[in-house]
Amino acid sequence: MLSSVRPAPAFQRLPRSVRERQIVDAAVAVFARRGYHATTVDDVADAAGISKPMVYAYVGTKEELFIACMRRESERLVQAITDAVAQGRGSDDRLWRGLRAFFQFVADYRDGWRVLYRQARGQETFAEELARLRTTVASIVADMLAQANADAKGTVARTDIQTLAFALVGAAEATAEWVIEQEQGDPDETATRLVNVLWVGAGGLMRGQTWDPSMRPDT
Amino acid sequence: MLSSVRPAPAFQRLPRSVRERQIVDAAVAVFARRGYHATTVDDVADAAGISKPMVYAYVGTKEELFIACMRRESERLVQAITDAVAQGRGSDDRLWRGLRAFFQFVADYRDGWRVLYRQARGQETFAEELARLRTTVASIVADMLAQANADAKGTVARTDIQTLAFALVGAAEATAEWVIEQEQGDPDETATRLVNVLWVGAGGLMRGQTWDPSMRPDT
Amino acid sequence: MLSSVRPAPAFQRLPRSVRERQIVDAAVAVFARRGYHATTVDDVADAAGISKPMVYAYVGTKEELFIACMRRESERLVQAITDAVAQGRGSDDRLWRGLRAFFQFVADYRDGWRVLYRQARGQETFAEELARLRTTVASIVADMLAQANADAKGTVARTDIQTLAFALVGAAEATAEWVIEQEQGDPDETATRLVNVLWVGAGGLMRGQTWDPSMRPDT
Amino acid sequence: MLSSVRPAPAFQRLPRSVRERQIVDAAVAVFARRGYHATTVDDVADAAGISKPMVYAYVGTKEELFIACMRRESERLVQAITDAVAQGRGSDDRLWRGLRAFFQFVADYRDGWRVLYRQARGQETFAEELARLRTTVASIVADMLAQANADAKGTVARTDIQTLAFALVGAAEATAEWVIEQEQGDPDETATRLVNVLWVGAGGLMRGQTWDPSMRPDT
DNA sequence: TATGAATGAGCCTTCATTCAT
DNA sequence: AATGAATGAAGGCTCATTCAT
Repeated sequence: MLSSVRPAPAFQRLPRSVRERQIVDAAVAVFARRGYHATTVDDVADAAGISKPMVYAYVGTKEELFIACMRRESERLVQAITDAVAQGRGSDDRLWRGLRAFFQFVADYRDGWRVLYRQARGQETFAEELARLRTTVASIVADMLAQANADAKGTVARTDIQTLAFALVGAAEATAEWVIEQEQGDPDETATRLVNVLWVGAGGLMRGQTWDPSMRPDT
Repeated sequence: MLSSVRPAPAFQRLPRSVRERQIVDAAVAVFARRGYHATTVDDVADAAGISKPMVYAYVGTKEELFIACMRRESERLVQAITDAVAQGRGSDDRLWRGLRAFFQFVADYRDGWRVLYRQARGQETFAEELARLRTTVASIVADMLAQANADAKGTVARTDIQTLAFALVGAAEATAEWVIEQEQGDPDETATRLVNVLWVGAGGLMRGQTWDPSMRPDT
Repeated sequence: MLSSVRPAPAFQRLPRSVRERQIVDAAVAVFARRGYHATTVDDVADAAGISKPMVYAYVGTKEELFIACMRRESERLVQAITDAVAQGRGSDDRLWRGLRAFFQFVADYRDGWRVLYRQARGQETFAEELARLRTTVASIVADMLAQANADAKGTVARTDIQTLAFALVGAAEATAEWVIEQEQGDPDETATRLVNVLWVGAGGLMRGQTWDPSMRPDT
Repeated sequence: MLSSVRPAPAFQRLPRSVRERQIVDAAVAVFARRGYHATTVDDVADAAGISKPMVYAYVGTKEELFIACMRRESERLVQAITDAVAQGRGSDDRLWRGLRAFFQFVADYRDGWRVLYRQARGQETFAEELARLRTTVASIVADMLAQANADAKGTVARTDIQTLAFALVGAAEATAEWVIEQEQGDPDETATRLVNVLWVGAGGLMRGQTWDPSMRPDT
């Protein structure tokens, strides 16, 4: 009758909010590593240290689980960028800060980034949710560019600015991937590099022109 | 008239290469529409108008089939870009021609593009194959940029050029998506727009500078 | 005022019998609406306004719960019929009263009827329990018929009477269903109709013979 | 390399129609024994000696499988009754033949009967399909009764006849169950018994009246 | 060569049931 | 007494893949 012979059942009783976070954390990690389809709901449950039914009880379907992941990471990303941009003075500074925050996010939450960037595409199901994110980010960028244009009394057309914004987002995404693969990359430096091209242009760069953070308004 | 006694067999006896092409054609179309996982080998067989075992006999596993698709479309794309670049004079012209060829490809072989861009990512399995493509394209771009740098006796570092190349590829990809979604987009115009940013920089643009095809060496 | 310091507990402390009744009431309703298998223990708990473990504490397993439902409704039904029959004078009157009580029960406790008639069949598990009910009812009927036979100094064999009783029960059940579906049906009338056939026979009916309640002994 | 060491794989290659029949046969048996819900698609596959996917390939969903069973057995039953009735002369003869065919069916295809009678009820899903059957059978009966009524220049109302038909069907069903349980019962005899009650009425029976097959028109 | 027939393996999802509080 | 939290166990369905013809 020695009740201690068998270890007490590991019935972890945790409040709802904590578990929910645990699950999404685990899911992001697993989805990032294995990909959406290769990931089993069981995998996620295991990673979260709970049983499968709990995943369903807390987050719902596999699809809903993935969307929860996307949403959380999107919010983090958008928040980070928004906050960073808000602290900038002058268009180029804001742009630089935004890009730096972006690369910082990619470095800090690599898994989240992978979920958003690699997984969400390709699964037609999540197109809508993803489009929302991309549009949000592109809008932030477009606003900055428009402001810069106005500041410089420039003449770039609104549609051109939008195209440009999407292109910039694409460039940033690709750079992020590249940076991850190379396992190098200080966010500051990477951001500077991109702003350089964008602001001065390759032509200028080659003629020896450069832009660097010290050129921002109040530095 | 003897030969008409037995009706021609219901199936087509076709040489290997033709069948293979048939199958890959069908596969690209189906993968593009439905996505890798949602696509059944049966779907592909049906689309190709043959029976499932044939798919296995000619191309192999579903995974191999997808890789075959990727490879063929990659080759097409790389070929198109390479050819276009070869005809250019001067760095900016070559860049512009390359981009134009790229956007042309996206417009002409939308399915192929979708397979490469949306499907191949996300399936961790194909990462390697995909990386190869991106690296190839980025190299072409990097070479052009390096040449331009040399021509201009510029001082841009080799690594910076590589980063820049990847960024440009990313920008082009994003622009392609954007253009597809907007259902607008003459390849010429799109290419010009991108070269503009790249060459002159946003800063320059806003100061009224521009670049256009007529500025190329021998136009 | 001390007692008001701690708010009353959110749950109702109720005596066992009341709770049990609550639960079975809810269960009958839910089983009738959704069917045995489609019904979740959670559904029942919700309908009863309590938590799931209570169901297990008070009534036990889902299976036991269903049996409890069957039993209660059976008892109600048998009681109703028994009481009705007891008040009759003469065989035909007793038969008529019994049938009327039966149709009345179906009208009044439609859910209970559905549980007994539609759900209990089909689930092999409850066959035994159900057989008990049918046998009980059939016996009552058989007794009445035997009495009638004796009264009339008839010569109908005992086995024939039993078969007849079962047939009558089946006829009543089918008629009940029919009546429910047609959403018509005064129990009095329906009972009369059935007694008519049973007593006079179709042959007689067609020759213009009839039976009606006024023909009972002491009306 | 003795290829006969391991028994040849039991890959039974059979034409579609045969397999389909095999499957439905097996399904009827299993559904009858275990009940709809307790039956696994795997159970059916095992019983049919094939693998589960075949069941899906040939018949579809579990639900569709059950419906297929219902339909086949319904058709058999209706056919049997219809044929039997067609050979009769005079209302009572036709009725008697119909009932006899019915009890014969129950005896011959006990499983089919169980599927139709016990399983189909209770599963709300199959209500529609089942209603169709019951209505068909009831109509046949009603037509016979109407004819009898006309022949006898009777005055029984049309609605009464319908109710009567349903009651008779119910009586037959219940009798069938009873007969099955008692493991007795020659169809001829059972049919005779029922016709007796129906034609002569219990009252008449007790007064010594009877009906028997020899009383039919051309016997 | 070409295919209809067949299957092993696995994943999502749902519940009845029980612990720990 | 009462419940929110947790899980073992299963079942339906699909699909990539292969055999036998």
